[in-house]
Amino acid sequence: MPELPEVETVRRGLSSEIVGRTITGVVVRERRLRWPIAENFETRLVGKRIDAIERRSKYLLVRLVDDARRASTLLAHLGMTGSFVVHDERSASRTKPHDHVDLILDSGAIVRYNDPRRFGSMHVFDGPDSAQPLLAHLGPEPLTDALDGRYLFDQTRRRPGPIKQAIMDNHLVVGVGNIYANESLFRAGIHPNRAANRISKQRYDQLVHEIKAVLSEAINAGGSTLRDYVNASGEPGYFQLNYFVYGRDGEACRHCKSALKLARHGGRATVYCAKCQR
DNA sequence: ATATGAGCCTGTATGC
DNA sequence: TGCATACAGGCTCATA
Repeated sequence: MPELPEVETVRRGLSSEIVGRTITGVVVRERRLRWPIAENFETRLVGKRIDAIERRSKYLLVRLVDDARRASTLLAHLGMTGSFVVHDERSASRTKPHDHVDLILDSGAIVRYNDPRRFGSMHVFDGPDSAQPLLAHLGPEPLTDALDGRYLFDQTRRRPGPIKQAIMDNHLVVGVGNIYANESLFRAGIHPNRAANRISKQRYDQLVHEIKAVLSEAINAGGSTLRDYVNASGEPGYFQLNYFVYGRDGEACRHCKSALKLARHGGRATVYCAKCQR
């Protein structure tokens, strides 16, 4: 499932293919994504030039301009199973199941959105990002200075709930999905059940350090398989990473060899080492 | 303000 | 072999 590093990898991969290009056609085969694709979606995209592709949280923001230099944005989320793959005319001629949207560019490239579970979304909007309901209430980006130990410490003084759920709360900080929540807590030696308001400033410094480290490492790993991801296989890059805990319940802790435990937070699997994490 | 659970989906893995 | 069921989980919404 695309987490922040995968979305960033997709952004970088798409950038060279689409920035500066004009959208000459849009094909929508399935409108029922997380929210239905708006009726005027195609009209609002055709003829627009792609100025930039940015990322906010796990959203991709494709910045568009029309002939009169009016700005708009294509907002896309990959959900759990979404992917963008760049095709040429020949490879695009055969569609696969769940190929829901095509953006046809003046270069001849076809940017194809595929999403089996349809948890992803696509919107076009004008005006500032802050006016977008989906973007308005997002916490800071994890890889910027806006996230530090002081911030998390200050923001969790009235949160007696488990730290795992706190760092996965998009209002607090974005981009820490289940995989990276598990991994960063293990690396910081913090028990996922520990009350967020009972963690010291020092330990938050450590946790933030690990969050930034695991995300950065995953982006770097994704970068090495960037071409494959965007152009062909649709395989995310992070599969190469060696996880400490994620998906390893029952297996031996890589540090102390005791069996990793499985718990559940808000319906999501949590794997941790009861000995290394306190 | 914070926390919890339901619901959205389909591919894959497991159980009988 | 085939069918049924559980699970995966980011996100929003409704409810407590």
